[in-house]
Amino acid sequence: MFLRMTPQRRAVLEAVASCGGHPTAAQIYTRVRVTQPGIAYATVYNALRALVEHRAVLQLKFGDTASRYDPRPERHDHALCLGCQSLVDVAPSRPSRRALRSAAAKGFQLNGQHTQFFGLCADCATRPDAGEKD
Amino acid sequence: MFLRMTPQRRAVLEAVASCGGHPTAAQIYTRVRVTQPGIAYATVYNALRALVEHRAVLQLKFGDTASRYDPRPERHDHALCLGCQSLVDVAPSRPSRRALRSAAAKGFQLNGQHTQFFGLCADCATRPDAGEKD
DNA sequence: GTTTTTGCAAAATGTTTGCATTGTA
DNA sequence: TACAATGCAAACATTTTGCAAAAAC
Repeated sequence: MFLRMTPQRRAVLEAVASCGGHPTAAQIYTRVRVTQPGIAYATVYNALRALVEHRAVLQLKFGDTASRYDPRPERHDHALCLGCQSLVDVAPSRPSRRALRSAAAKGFQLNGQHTQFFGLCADCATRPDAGEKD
Repeated sequence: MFLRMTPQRRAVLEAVASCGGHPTAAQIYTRVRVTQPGIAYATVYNALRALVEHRAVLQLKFGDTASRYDPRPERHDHALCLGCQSLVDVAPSRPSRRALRSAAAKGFQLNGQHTQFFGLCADCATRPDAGEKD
């Protein structure tokens, strides 16, 4: 099944890439409206869903409420900054021996993985009080 | 700061453990109502939030919409069955050298991690058509 | 020309909040 | 007693859906 290319979908795809980083649907919507002023919010969501299904973008469901979208569809991991919520791409890992053994022991057939790291990005690590909520 | 112990919170904590697996707030609510018939949905959410903050339970935000709660607060990873959405606990991994290098190269200070695996649980792996959506 | 997508508004989900009342420490 | 938690309903945020009109192949 091919992805029918409409101006809206093209614009959404471009917006995911040009927003920089890992934008939310809301940020993508805002961006897309620059070139597609009449586009509906629902169309952005529909387009994102189609793009995700066709593996043109990645959908990331992190701790925060809204999904974030990633223009790089190839496998990789992510580090979330607890200071500013920014996301940084990280080289992908393969499952550890322990994890493989532990899954195999339960008869679980592993098929893919995604690791989320937490910490402080370069900027927030410099500001010594960032990300400290207690 | 201590966690004020109310019958509701105690019941929610017990429910998370006794539901088995990794229940959603809705499942916990249903369970809690057996012993606390008058409890409000919001109270379950408030209790869960308090318990998560005090690290008595873990909150898991997986691909599916609703958060799931984990009675085992110690660090570990999870494998999601694409056939039946069940979650299996997996021994925790440490960051790979590649990931460490890749994060360090960007000045990111790693602090924690969680890996989600995908695949098929023992039951669904036997049923050969489970988890195949195309 | 047929099928899919758009746009709009409204629904569906999951979660949080305001406020008066109750209960815990 | 003082402060925090409950119960209720209503608000909130995010995402999905139903349907008529428009557009893509």
